[in-house]
Amino acid sequence: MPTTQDANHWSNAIAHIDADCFFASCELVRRPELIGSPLCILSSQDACIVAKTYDAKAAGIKTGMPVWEAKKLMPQATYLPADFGFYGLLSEKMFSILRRYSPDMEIYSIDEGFLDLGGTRGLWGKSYQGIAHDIRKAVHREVGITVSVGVSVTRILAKMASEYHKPNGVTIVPYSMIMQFLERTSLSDITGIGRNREALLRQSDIHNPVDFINSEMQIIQRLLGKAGTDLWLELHGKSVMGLELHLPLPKSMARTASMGAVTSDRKTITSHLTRHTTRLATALVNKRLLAKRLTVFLKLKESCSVSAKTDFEYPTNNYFRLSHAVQQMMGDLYDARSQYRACGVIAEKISEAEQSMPDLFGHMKADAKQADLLITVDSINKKYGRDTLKMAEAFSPPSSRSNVRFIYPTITAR
DNA sequence: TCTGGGGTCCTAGGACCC
DNA sequence: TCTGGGGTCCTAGGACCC
Repeated sequence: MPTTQDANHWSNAIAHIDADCFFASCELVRRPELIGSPLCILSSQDACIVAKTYDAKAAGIKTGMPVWEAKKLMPQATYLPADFGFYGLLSEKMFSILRRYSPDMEIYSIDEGFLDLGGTRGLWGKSYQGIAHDIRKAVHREVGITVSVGVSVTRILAKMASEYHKPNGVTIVPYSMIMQFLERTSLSDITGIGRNREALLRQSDIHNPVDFINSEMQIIQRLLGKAGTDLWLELHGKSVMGLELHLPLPKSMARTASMGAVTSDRKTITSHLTRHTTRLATALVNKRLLAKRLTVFLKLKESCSVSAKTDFEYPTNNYFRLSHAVQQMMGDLYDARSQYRACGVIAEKISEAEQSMPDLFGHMKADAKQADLLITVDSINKKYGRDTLKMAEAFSPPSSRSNVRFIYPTITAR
């Protein structure tokens, strides 16, 4: 595959670093005895597969697949619940290594990131190929997991390149090799082309990335809008999707889950919502964020949903304020004749707590006090196990050890 | 066999204004 | 009564990603 170092278009290079089956690899770091046998990581309610090793993948297990189906395919595999706290620690370690290779880094997700290598090659006195291998080796040595690295002139090409030699591979696509590279890829390899867009393109006789870039940009614009023209430019080697170098404020934060079985019971639904509201408030407090809007949604059996929203007078992360709004909205939405399968709460219009003006009536002070309460509860739960302390009405997931509850506005202990 | 829980961005269309 | 043109803001929903 293209690995030649050439060309002077090469002054702006973007690297994409992607950990190989990250969650599974993390587990293998602390359970080396499992190395060599297939491993699947389960979602929070042990409902579906969120990650798997390559041998499990080869057996046909896919991310998102229900657990029972995976077990049918591979009864001998090991199935472990996800431990996102642990994965987060290894993730931080990985990014601290990546940052050595460029100050301009974007953390794209827990297991992948971009580096702007423009200008750093001179610094390192190495080819991009050499730098990519250095990164790969350093992460392996210091974190114990393998990553794949792609380097090219745009973000999309770098990401496609890292995917090309997986696992533990390096792929360099200089400007002059873009066409040869794209000839070896398919439409679905393009980040941003999902099932629907692929079908739409095929209807217009665009069947692969080469067809895609050889089409008129106006045609792509008509079919896919701005998303399409951005991809078209990026695949032509023209960088239009820059790196996000500082963490932006989240636009929204959600806590949602299916309820296991379909239910019409108001109390059951309320208990789930209470749990989500607690988790959401805790997340907001921990990240020192406030929300001005709160949305509640109930998903019906027939995969449609109803929702309601509340705008607060001022941004808040006060659990009791949030909870009160949730209760009201629940009252508006709930219909005893309907059957519900999932629910959730979403915080929107998010701002930073530090930057909000303390208001004349001391609301902020009151909010700060209850924030301390949530932080305390959260740290106790981290130390002694999930749901050691929880709101009295809150739903307990099956795996929860909680048997002590607290009544608003107090808290229960185990 | 609809099976998880997060997120983001874009677009069309309605409401409203001059 | 319908006739013009221009603009903004907001929202719901689609599409995609990890």
